Amino acid sequence: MSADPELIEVCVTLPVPGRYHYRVPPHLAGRAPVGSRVLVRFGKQKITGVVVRTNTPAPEGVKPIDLSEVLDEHPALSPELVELCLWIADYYEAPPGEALRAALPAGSGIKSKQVFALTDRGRLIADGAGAALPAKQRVVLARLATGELPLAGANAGMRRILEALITDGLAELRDQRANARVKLKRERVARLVGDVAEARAASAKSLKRVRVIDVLATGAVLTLDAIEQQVPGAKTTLRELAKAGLVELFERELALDAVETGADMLVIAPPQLTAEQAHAVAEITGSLDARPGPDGKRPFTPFLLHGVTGSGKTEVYLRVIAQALTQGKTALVLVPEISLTPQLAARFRARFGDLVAILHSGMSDQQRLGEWSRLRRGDARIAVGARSAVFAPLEGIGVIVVDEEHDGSFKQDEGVRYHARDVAIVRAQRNGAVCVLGSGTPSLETAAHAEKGPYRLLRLTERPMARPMPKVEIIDLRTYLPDGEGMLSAPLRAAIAETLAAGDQTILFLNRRGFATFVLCRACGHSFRCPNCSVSLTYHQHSDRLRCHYCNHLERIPETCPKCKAASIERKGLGTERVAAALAEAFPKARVARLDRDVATGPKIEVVLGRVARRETDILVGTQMVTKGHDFPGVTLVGVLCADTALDLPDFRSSERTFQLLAQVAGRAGRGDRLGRVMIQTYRPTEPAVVAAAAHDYAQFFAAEYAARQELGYPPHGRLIAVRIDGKDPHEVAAAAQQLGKIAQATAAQQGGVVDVLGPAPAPLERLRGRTRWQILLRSPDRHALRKVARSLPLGDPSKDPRASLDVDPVSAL
DNA sequence: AGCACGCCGACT
DNA sequence: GTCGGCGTGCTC
Repeated sequence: MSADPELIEVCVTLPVPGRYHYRVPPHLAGRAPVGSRVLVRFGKQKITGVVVRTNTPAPEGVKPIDLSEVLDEHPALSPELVELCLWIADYYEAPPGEALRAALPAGSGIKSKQVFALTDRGRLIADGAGAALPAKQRVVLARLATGELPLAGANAGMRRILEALITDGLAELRDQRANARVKLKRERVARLVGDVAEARAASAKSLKRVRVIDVLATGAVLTLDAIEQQVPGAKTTLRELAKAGLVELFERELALDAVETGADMLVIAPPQLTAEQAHAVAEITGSLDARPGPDGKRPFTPFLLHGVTGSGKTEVYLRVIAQALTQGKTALVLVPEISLTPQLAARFRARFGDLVAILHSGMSDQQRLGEWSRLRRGDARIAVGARSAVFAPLEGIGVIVVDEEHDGSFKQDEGVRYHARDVAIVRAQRNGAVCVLGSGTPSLETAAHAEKGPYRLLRLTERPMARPMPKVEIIDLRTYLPDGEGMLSAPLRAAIAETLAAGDQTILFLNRRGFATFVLCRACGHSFRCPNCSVSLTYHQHSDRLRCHYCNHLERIPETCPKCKAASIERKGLGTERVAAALAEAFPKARVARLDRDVATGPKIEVVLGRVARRETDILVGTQMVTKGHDFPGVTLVGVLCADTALDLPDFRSSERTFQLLAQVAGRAGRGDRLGRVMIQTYRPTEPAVVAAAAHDYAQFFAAEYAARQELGYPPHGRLIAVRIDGKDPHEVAAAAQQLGKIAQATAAQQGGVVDVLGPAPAPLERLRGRTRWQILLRSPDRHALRKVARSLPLGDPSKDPRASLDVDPVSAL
């Protein structure tokens, strides 16, 4: 029998690469299993860490110390999630503690720092100025009397004096909690212990006891408050019953009903499935039932459910999840943040009630923690949420759904740069769960896997109400010159007029990005750009100011051009504001509304859309947000004012984005009983993304784009790791980037030329929020060689300026 | 992240 | 001579 203390491995929630060993002191023995949060002394401070291994020997030369506290009654993370986080840390080149922190519910970290404080004796002496102390010590003592002094806030000279005070027993260094943890409220609950009849018999002489037992007769766990409401005075009675051993009283974390969904008002009967839906459900549930093969493993084949918005993907998810639940399994559903609407939540709640937990970034820490706890306890068995919900604390996962899998918002773009869709696939595989990726416009990577294996493709081609796809016309702006500021070509103008005459509605889409309203000098062409972000400033009519849409910089417009001094500054360009003004002029009787981030934030969006739904608006002009998730039967014309803007973004995915955007827009029209009409204005009418979107032909787009990517070695043919360098000083950033570029070139050469090093080059948005950004793109079909090159780079401290970091599988180059 | 250690400029 | 700047490296 060994008396050696238990040793554990801990990852601290700091950007440090390693794992650290600690001893479990005897009084905590067995209370720090894998996944527990622990408070450990790390250098001079105490910080939260997560136990990732138990009973591991410490490496040579390491002297483990005792951990300070165990923070969880039950481990915060399951061993499965711990392993998943370690995989993420490895794959995305992130510190393990950071990956683990991403999986922990918000606000759960604890930190402490060391502070100098007065001892009791010190306070006495400080109060009565009596003691014969050296002047300096007296000053410092007086300072401490006003409050604690952080260790970090004391300079060397000060410290020497403080040390003298400590030696004299007047001051001490003590730990101070730096932040409070979000805690769940607890509630007192009761449950019947044995058989109802027995309990009732044993309490027959007290009417009150019997009534209380009747309330608990279903075996449910009820709060004392709830029982008290039904039986006044029940709390005392319950205590007696507990003493008699008939009732169990305990505390549990308060289950917060986090999201008001209005589910009660919206009871949806499961609709009849179309043949395609039924086939998809059968295929997927068949895979759910699959038994492990002879090697003990189950075949893992993700499904691509390819169907446009409105083709009934959600119903397929619901059926598959229902099936998983009957097998005692749980389910995880990831959706883009923007799709996580109350309507979607309501749809799940209507089908599965309280078994659904919603995880949304718009919720308070309390609410999220409440939903998180319901999942961990098993009270909720379906997690629906955005990106970070991929870490939902579910046991026994049967299905993982990623809806709109192509959506860029699944990629975390700071900190641990994980891609929730890819993590979801890994999590599904590790749990033997079925993985369903849904999209109407799949990412090229996913489509390639479906086309060439190993994914299985399931198509939903019919629109549920058998509505035909709208007719799409491409308008060549080289032929039909638009009027200057309104961007309305003659055909579009005519179409709007016809639509108005028919009493129908129009939506006009303007890709704001890269085509904002701007102010320029007619004489010399000088345009105004943001001093911080190097993007054109946007003109705001109502305030007559220029604003940067990245950093919010605001400036006045000068009378004369700062470059040529001519008094010929002209307000010109394209914004929803300008288009709306042009429309008002062209169609004075039409009711025109705008929808973009300037006019509408949060609830105001719903107000604007509500008016459209009630047909109080004839023409809606808007940015991105008009393209998603709304269904207006009165809208029969959708116009894209300039398709080229998305194409011109300097990014290898710009074609894919353009297609997705246009396809989505094209799906907006004709969702009512009439045939819709879509007009796409463009200067490049032969661009494959535009042509294919107009033809509603994903296959055509895929073929063209797949070939184009192949030629250049971009995903899915090659893999990418971006090295991002940013800092305040443009020269230093450029120099650091060049330096890293050289090293990357050298290691790439050692790898035998399988890794391409692109750049270093300034990022397309070279200045953003006052920082200069450069990047190097590493590209290779050989994942291991790629990693090797990336790992060879001395990135240094993330807190340094300039700093450099890796982005594995980058989604955007902007 | 902190904090210590360590090596170069302006001050009691 | 010392105080104090922040560059580099470590924390079980």
